[in-house]
Amino acid sequence: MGVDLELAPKQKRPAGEPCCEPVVYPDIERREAERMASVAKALGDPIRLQLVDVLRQHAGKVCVCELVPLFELSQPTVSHHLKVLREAGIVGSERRGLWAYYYVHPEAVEELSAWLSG
Amino acid sequence: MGVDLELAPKQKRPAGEPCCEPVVYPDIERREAERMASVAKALGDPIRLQLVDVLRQHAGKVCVCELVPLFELSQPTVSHHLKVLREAGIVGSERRGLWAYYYVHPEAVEELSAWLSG
DNA sequence: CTATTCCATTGACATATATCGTTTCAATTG
DNA sequence: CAATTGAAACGATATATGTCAATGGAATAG
Repeated sequence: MGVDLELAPKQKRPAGEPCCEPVVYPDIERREAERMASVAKALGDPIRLQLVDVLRQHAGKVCVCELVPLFELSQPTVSHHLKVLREAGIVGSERRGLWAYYYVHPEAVEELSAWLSG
Repeated sequence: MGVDLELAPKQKRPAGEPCCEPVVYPDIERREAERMASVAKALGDPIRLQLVDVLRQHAGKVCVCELVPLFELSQPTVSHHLKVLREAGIVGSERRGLWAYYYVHPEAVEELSAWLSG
C-alpha cells in the first residue's frame, strides 16, 4: 500500500521560494476594527471632513445656519452629513430655541488617531 | 472683550433676510479635504483596516495567500479590498513569480493622521 | 505541450450612499 | 390665533459599494 499522499493538501510550491512567510494575524480585533472603520467611514467624505474641521476650529458650538452657506449644497444635504457624523459619535448637537448647535466629541477620533500614528 | 465662541445669530430675522452671515470658514482647502477623505474612505471598512494593520505589523511584504485565509471572505473579495487600498495609495504591490506581495506606504496616511492628531 | 496554482478582473446582485425637492415640526413673532 | 423661520425627516433617484461565482492570465511543474 502506498503512502497516503492524497490526504495531504495539494499546494503547489515551486522549488526555491516558499509561497509565504509564517502566518500573520491581525493585531487588532474585529470589534476594534469595526469601531475605527465606522469613524473613518464617516470622515470619508470631503464635506464631512470640512464640517468637522470647522467645528474643531471653534471650541464652542456652531449654528447650522453658519454651516450651510459654507458649502454649495442644499440645507437637507448638509443636515444629512451632520446626521452621519452624529451617528458616528464624532459630533453632538444641541437645540437652543430655533437653532441647532453642533460641536465635536474629540474622544471619538482618538482610537483611530492613535492607530494611525502608531 | 472676550472671544465669542458660540456663533449664534442674534435674533430671528424678518422675512426675506437670511438667518445670519457665515463667519466661519474651513481652515483646510477643498483639495486637502478631498485627499484626506479619500484615504479615510479607503480605511472605512473593517476588512481593509485589518489588512492595513497586518501589513503595518509586517515590516516586509506579505503574500496575498497569507491574507486571504485571515478573513472569511472569498479570494476575489479580498483582492477587491486590496485594490481599493492600492488606488488610495495606502498600499503597494509587487509580483514575484506566481505570488503577489503587498506592503504599506506609510506616508499615505500621514496627512490624515496629522490632521486627526491636531 | 498540458495541468496546476495564484491572483486579478468581470459580471451580477443587493445594499448603501449622496443629493435634492418637498414636507413636517418646533419655536418664535406679530 | 396665524405666519414665519431653522432644521430635521421623508421620498425619490442616480450612483457607489461589498460580495461572490465564474472567468482570465501569467508563471511554473511535470
